[in-house]
Amino acid sequence: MQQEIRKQVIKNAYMHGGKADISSVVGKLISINPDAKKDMKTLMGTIRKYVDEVNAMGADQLEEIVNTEYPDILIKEKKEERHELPDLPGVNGSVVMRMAPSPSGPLHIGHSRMAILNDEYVKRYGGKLILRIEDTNPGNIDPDAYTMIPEDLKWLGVDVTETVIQSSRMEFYYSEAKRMISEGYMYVIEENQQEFHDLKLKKVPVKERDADPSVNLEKFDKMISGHYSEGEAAVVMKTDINHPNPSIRDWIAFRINTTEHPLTGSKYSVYPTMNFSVSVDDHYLGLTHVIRGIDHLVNTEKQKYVFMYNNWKIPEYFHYGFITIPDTILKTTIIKEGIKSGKYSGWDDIRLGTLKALKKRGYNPETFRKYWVRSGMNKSNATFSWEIFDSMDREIIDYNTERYSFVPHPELISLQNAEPLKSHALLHPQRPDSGFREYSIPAQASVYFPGDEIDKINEGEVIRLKDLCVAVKKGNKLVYSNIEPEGRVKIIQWAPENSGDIQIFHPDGNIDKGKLEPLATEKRGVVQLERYGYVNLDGKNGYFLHK
RNA sequence: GCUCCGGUGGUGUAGCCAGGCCAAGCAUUAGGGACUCUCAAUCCCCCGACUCGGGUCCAAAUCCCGGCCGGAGCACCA
Repeated sequence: MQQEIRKQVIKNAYMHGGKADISSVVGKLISINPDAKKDMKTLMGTIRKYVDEVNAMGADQLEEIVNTEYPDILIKEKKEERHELPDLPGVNGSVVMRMAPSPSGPLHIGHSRMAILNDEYVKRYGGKLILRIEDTNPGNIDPDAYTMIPEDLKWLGVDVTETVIQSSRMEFYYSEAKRMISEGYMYVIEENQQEFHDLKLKKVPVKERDADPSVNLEKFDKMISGHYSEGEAAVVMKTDINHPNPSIRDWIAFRINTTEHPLTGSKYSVYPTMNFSVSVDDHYLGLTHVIRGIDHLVNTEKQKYVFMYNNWKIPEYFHYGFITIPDTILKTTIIKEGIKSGKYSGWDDIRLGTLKALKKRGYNPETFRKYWVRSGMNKSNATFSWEIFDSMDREIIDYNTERYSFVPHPELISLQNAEPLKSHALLHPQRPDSGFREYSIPAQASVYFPGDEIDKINEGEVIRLKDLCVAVKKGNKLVYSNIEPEGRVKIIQWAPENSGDIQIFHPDGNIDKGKLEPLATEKRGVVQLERYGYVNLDGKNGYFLHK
């Protein structure tokens, strides 16, 4: 133990400018030998003795001791860290989890967090991932969403085990409601929304709250049969009328909405609220764990009353924090209006933050998984980083992405080469055996060159046309040179004279027009256009992915 | 206004429940270098942080008290 103390003091001093610190050394020693805690006085005394001794040494003496007695201090260890989601508590063999969107439109990048976190755990533990479409507000449904949402999930690599559509379960919700009304947990009100809200604020119960259940049952039957109009009656779940949070005091469980439903038409007009249908479904579908955003934190508290009244086992709940996604259009209403007005071409317009748009730009679906696993499920509010996201995407795609040449703002330049030239360029610099591109350039030919780069080259300056030849600037021109330059010179891409036109659309709305080398004309999918960036090619259009 | 959740390098996070192995780890951006016929990829280097004050303790990013800052909910939307 004395030897270990001495070693740690010397190590600490060596790594911190020759001065050891008692606190740091004691911490290290206790981690090595926790029993030493029992006699702190002695330990402190011993350490202080060695610290004083070592701190009085000169740098030479300290280094001498390290080199002769403790050379392993010099070995630097790099710590590695694996990025995984933490284990879930309360797992009993397998899990049942869910993804529960409202069908107002397709998924966007924010939704992908919930989808992937839930999917990751089902993949880890086994069990079920339930896609539950929560379409109990007929006024806010896009019929196309019923197919767009499963498509988006499939693209993300999320494996849905079972799909449930809430509008197909109304009779079941009604029978659950009747049971809970007759058991005294729910009641029917005839006050309007404002009156009910005001009473709650004052902690005053509605007069029907304690009526005989048979009275409330009768009123519920009248609601279902269409006796009331919108706003004239609603079903309420009893909670605690004196709860410190006013929104938790007796919440609405069913309301009347006579809008036609895209799937059920006008068959129903009494719809459950989210807090009722979610509670009932979570129980009967056997949910074990629920992961969702922090905006649902209060809803979790409300829903627990349903579980408590029915003696149902409560799932484990996790809420992740609010995340701001900068420079990204996500709001469904804004997008819909834009599509209608012609501003956006559709849900996959690359200026949007929908998954369809990000897919069109060429993002790899694995990037989403990697980003959200790395972010985890902590409750902090955060800002999404496109920089980190793009870096992850590059890491995933680069090795398999072929290189081609694109010339933005092209100008034809005459090289004045006396002899024909031949270019030879690899499809991938790290994989030379994966192929190459070659072009023959006849004598006295012209090639396309980026117009805005010419002015950046000085008179007499020598450059390389990448994989083709050396050229020198004379006047306003670039002329072929057969003199190999010394040292490094600028390397700039070009394209042959028979290259075709292409437009490259950027997510900020800018469009670059230029020439794409002929061997890329039939290429589809993500490529790297050298010195320009990664682009998803689609005929005469390309969609800019990232640099 | 009421209720709740947070705050760790520019950004995103690990660590916090169970004080010591953290004079804080990892990633990414910025900056520098190597390699290099790409403004790419890869490798190396560098820079930079526990919201503030107090308490407890040999020892606090971690526990306790108070302030400050940020966010969410308060719909008969989800």
